[in-house]
Amino acid sequence: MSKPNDHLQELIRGCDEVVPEDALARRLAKAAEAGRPLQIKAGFDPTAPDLHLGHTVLLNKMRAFQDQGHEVTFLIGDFTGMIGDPTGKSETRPALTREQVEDNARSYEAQVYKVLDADKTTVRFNSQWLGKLTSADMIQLAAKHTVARMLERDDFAKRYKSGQPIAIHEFMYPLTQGYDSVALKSDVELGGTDQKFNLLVGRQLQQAYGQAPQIVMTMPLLEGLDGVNKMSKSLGNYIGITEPPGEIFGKLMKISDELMWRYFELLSFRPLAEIDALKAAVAEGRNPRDVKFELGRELVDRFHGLGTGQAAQDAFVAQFQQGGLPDDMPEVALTPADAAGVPLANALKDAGLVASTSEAFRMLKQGAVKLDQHRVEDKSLCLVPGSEQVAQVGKRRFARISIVVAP
RNA sequence: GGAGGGGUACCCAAGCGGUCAACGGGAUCAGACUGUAAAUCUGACGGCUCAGCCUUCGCAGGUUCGAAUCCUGCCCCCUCCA
Repeated sequence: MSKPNDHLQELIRGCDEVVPEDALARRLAKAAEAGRPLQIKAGFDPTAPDLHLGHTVLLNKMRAFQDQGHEVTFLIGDFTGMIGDPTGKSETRPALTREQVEDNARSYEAQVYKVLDADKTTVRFNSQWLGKLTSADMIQLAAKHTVARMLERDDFAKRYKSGQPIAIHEFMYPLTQGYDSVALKSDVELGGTDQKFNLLVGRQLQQAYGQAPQIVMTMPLLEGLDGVNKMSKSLGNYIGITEPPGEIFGKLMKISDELMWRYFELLSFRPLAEIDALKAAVAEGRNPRDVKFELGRELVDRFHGLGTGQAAQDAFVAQFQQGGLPDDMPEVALTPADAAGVPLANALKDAGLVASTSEAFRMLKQGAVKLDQHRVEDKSLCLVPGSEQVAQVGKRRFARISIVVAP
């Protein structure tokens, strides 16, 4: 377990690529010999962060290095952020003010220390050194790289070939990001696979500035809950790290078995050997659901504190396996338009259980609606004034609806 | 600047004067089966005061008893030539 080789295995676990492939072992050995930790760097966008599990893949890797005693720099790319980076195809990003950058940095810290060890993390801003470069410095920096090499980057190559414009300053982004590595004297830079080119530029610049080139480690983009597309907010296939325990646990229960192992590899802190043991157990007949429970507990604990995972699991079992009601649900008080009360379809809509009364009628027709745990199919039903009941649509949508007595 | 192709519901994509709230597939939702897995089966998938009514097929007009389908103008996208 504590053999150097295991340490190395944990560090390259889940990585998409390590460049150069064999350098990490050598660099680790050398550092250990010299009694110094490695400098690990990962850069982040200065825009407002709202992190989901996909983002934590990278953070987990940073954490793995911290756990082995290395020094991690959480670098916020505020320099480019304050200029406004137009790289993303066509939409120009608005420039951020100093104040916004600082707000966002605080927001980052509130979230990332769920994963990172706060005591072992250094947060830095690249404006600190990039802002001090003179025009002459910048030109010198630019002199260290060639246009031909820039055009190796996929999106540059494509745009150049198809006659799409490439602004000169777009070349400055890889250069400045690479210069960050020089400024930090980083041994390892971590990033998503989409960052590979930029990370490699860092290697070249470090060499140009007389430093040993950093090792580049790219992490895959985590698949979302659908198991196909990358996890992203806009696709709605994500689990946000600030979501309530029940949500995180419940969403994890819905993923496929196949995806579960991927999540174990990239999201769990369990040693690989333990995960292999779980796989073996499932192969011999252990219910994969119970293994999924373990994943759920671990992740809920991580984002909500020790013990919350078990509580989430208990609630889940009570609600879905024993058919109970969730502990807390939205409470809605509705005011009827007349003495008859509120028509059920309208009540469901007003309680937010369905998007429209049309949907409510559909759900009723399909037998998806329950009042106080009893299926209701009578669409002309009215909830009478003074009544209170638990309404349910499908398996997951609940609300306690009370009808106000007209004055 | 010239020639052509196209804009249909969340996405892809049929339809080309009535039987179209609009074929089909995907996504999604619900029901059954389960482990809230996968696979499978069934159904739904514009709105509403829901056995009826109202508003949709890029936008605005027009022709017609009747248009997503025909005509006019406008906007946007793509391909080829210069």
